[in-house]
Amino acid sequence: MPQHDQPALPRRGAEDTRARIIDAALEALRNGGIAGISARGIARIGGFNQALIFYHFGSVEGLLIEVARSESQRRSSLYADALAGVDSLPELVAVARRLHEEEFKSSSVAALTQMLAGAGGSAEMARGVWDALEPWTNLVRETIERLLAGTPLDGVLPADDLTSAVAALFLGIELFTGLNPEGAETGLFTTMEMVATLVDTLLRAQAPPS
Amino acid sequence: MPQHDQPALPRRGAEDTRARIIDAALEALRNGGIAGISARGIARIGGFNQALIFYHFGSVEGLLIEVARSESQRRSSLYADALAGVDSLPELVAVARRLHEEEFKSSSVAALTQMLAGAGGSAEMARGVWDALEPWTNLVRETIERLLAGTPLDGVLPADDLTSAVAALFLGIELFTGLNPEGAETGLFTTMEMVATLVDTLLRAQAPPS
DNA sequence: GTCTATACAGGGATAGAC
DNA sequence: GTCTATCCCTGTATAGAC
Repeated sequence: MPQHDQPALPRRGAEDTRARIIDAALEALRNGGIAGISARGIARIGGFNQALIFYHFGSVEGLLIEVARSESQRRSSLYADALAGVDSLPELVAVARRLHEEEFKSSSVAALTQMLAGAGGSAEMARGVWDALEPWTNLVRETIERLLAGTPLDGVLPADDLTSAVAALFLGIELFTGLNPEGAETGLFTTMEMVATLVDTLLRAQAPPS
Repeated sequence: MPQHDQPALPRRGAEDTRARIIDAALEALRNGGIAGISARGIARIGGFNQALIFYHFGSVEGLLIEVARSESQRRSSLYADALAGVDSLPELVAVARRLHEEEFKSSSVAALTQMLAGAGGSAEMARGVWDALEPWTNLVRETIERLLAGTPLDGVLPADDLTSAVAALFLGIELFTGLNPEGAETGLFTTMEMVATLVDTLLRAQAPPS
């Protein structure tokens, strides 16, 4: 019965191919940005046939939405552990710095900003990227709610808006540092840590634990 | 001597045409984003011939860099007046809100973020957009330096990094609100105003004017 | 300085063989 | 599920008339 799979060899199932295509699209996004994206270019990078993209995802745009979803899941599980232990504002900034450095090295947030920019041209893609982003923003919101919980600001400052602000800042930094390769983004986080510590100290001084 | 210009009729000099092309490119950026940009599309919008783009700007990319430069100048003079009177953190946020609303209505920051994203795919464009952004970031830096001047934080917090953070936040907000049309960005600024007021109060309480 | 015409390349998408 | 071949459209860029 030779119809059994051969686990020793790299089997190429459908799911496997989908994953390869998504990886290649991500790489294409990193290299040439959303403006230069194309089915043929992605296929070239991944070493597979161009028609596969349409078979598996319907269109290039459909593929990109899948990329957004996949990346969001990966990012969520990566951030979930890191953010779980965060219990103060300075800690949040420190974690943000570490995540930024990791993700910057892998250009993965750069790919995300490219998709956000691409969403500007297509309503369907805007919805797709927005949905894909949800698990990640939820994670940020939970963390912020936890930080607020112990302070007199709880109930005063809406966690939703703070979440938007933090997410926007994080993405904006990526947009900026992507523009200027020699940009000293390390200084930025150092300064933000100082600000966070300052605010933290002032808040605690103002409202000691009752 | 009929070689004189006729000021009554809408004269179409070279500068005038350049301006029309730049306007059309901006509109194209707003409508379809950087991913959908093309010489033909821009020409369609502006109602002129496609070849003019290459005659005046050499390439579509060259045109976009000019667009960035032109927009930066416009934005600088717009912001210069608004920021001149800013003397406190809450005021800064209030001005930011007003500018955001104005620019959001005209989708002009959206066009900028599109170009920032486009810069990810081209080193030349990255440099062009970066240079074009300078007058604007300088303006933000001056304002921040002015705000720091009266406080004990002067010399402690680097104005450069705070400038980057403010600029990144502003652009990131645009990237986000562009994604979610019904997004309540008004709440975001209200919350940021509360935070600004809070920080402002704490700082003044901590270090009264000597 | 602006237009028409055109070359040429590249991309999206599908049909049909395997 | 993957490949080859192909259609047709769109885009960049230039030549040359006006």
